[in-house]
Amino acid sequence: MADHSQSVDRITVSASTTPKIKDVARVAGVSTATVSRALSKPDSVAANTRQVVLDAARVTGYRINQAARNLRQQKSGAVVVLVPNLGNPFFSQILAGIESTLAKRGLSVLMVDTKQSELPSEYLHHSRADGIIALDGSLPGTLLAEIQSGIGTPPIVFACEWDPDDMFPSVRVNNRHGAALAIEHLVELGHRNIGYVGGPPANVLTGARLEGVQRALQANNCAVCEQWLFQGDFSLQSGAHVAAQWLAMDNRPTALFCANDEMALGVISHLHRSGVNVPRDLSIVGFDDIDVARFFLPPLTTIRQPRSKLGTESADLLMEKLEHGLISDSRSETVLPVEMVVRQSTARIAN
Amino acid sequence: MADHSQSVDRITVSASTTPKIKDVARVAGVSTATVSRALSKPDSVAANTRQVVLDAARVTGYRINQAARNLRQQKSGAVVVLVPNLGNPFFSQILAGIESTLAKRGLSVLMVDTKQSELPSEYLHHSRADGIIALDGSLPGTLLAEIQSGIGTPPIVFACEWDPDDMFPSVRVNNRHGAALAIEHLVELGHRNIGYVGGPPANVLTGARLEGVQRALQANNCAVCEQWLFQGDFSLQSGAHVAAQWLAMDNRPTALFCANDEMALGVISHLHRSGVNVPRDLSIVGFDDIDVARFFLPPLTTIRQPRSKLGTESADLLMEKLEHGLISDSRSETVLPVEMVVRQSTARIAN
DNA sequence: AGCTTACATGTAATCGATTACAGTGACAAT
DNA sequence: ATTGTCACTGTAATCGATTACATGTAAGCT
Repeated sequence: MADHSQSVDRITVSASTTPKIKDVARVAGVSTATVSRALSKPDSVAANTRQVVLDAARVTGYRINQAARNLRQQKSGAVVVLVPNLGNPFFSQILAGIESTLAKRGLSVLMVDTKQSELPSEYLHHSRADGIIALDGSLPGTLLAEIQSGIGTPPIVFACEWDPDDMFPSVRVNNRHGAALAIEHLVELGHRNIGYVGGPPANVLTGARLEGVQRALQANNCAVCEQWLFQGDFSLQSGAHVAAQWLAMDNRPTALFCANDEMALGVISHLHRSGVNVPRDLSIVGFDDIDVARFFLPPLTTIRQPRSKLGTESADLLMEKLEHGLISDSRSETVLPVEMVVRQSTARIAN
Repeated sequence: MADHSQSVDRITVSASTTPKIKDVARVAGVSTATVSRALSKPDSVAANTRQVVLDAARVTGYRINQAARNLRQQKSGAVVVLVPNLGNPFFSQILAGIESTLAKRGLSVLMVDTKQSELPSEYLHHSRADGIIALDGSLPGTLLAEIQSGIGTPPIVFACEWDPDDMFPSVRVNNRHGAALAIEHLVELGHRNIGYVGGPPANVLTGARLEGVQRALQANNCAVCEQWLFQGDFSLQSGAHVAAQWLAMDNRPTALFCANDEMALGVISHLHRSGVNVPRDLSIVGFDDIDVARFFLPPLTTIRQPRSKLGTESADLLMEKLEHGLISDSRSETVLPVEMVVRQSTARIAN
């Protein structure tokens, strides 16, 4: 009887369907429970059994069915990353940091573009994601409220940006300090008429950096001229647009601090075509230190943000939450240092 | 009896656990089958029943358990995207294109960095991914063999790059043609000593573009000088490194075609610091037309690649495969057009 | 020997949806 | 009145793993 069923099994195993744990069990001559244990908790089975199972898994070409595991274990093995704009290269290093950290722990990365896709609210279920990393500080309030209610919703961690009410754990840099460094650098070079090019007004980074600018200007007894507060959208184009505005002004600032590098490059580029030389005629400081900054002409003076680290740290923070259920207070708002990188887009003020 | 169980139900529903389809069924007073149908095939239930179910789903705050659905339906609702280097901004537009297209169809995007993560072979199972989009032409042969065997493995589509044997469907640009355009442009400007800066030698793009270069040079009776074939790695740094080599040469080419924009910018940047002016002393053509190309100083002459379209088309191609099981021959190798963008990093040869 | 303990393994329940199949009632055709 | 059809809905099997619990067995101890 046993022999007969075995010969039948041989045939079953070689069928064209993908092998299940049952097939492995049959080939190994053990129960499915043992196979499961041998594969996921190797120490809990005898050494020789383990070997037999591993061999059986190999010959059958067994691969686990994630959906079944996920259903049983009530988790998804995935983390959703909410990116404001996937097309924006600024995020790529952060994403790389997140991916590498999560991959090490066997978690996969679900990428969602919050500007393109309508409602990522389907992702707010433990069967979809074990956790969320948001690079977008402008998520719909309803979404955040739902996450906070915390029933069945995965925990969230912000990276780079943060939520308006600042209620969730986050990893970011000291934006005010970075902005202040930029202003102080310009003041040291003799500038007193300093403008600021922000991103979208609603953006938290725009605001935080503006605060830093205003404080530093006041601390140095510089005027804070409303007219010199430009509005961009973090794009190269918007930088060029600001440059055009600057050209059209009567009383121009002698230096500009841009809330990101791309806008800074846009400004320089546009001005150059109009015969205005940076840094001779205008000093420019950026923010981020993207790759191209040090290769630009002139190389860009900027505030360096550790992008890769923002990614790895936020992923680590989320892992802590996932594994320990809680995040230690000391880490729940991680602030990474920025660094002033002086290059050649800033110069001592003329005459 | 029925009354009693109902009052118990009220309590059950308000318990802290996340609501299941069973809870919705109870509240709506129908079976779970009807709830399932009302939610996913609305036409198959009576209008009023549907309404009752929808209301019940709303009040209970029901959200579907994807793992359960995936297990039953034998699919994952996700597509894996294999990126050679997530940190490389070149891919961001392509990724955005992929994401937006897939999101429209309700598919989610699993991002994997093939350089960082060891074995994405766990992803080769229908329970993990319904399909694969590879931006990396250098995947391990074993992996490709497995995908081709096609038992239980999701279908794959290449974008931008392609596999060495070119056996899988792909979306790409006409790289040889693009390279030829670059060379012809330089020849028209009077250049006859033209160099080529490639990426990693094993890369398919490096090879394809080199072919285009060689053919075009021959067609124009230009020497193909071994010494003028530089090797980079697609990074800004490697471009700078090539510039240093160029500076050290005895017989320099008067123009360089770089296999991507970043290397081109690296070359220009490094040369500028050494007092060599582009385009006066050397003409440079790039490839890709990344965002910063037109803002660089000088603005970069380059071959534009429709990056976003590469993403959307490859996603569409995969969807066709997923929905129809096959890909029409006409699409299985989609070639998108490139476009010559003449800016100011190229000039008529001196004297 | 008899008893306890620890370890290895098997049996069967379980996760939460989908869906094949069966059943019901209304209505039209005969 | 009988039968067939159609539109809905319910019952229960199913997807493929994990794991609580039961069982068996050998070693250790008195």
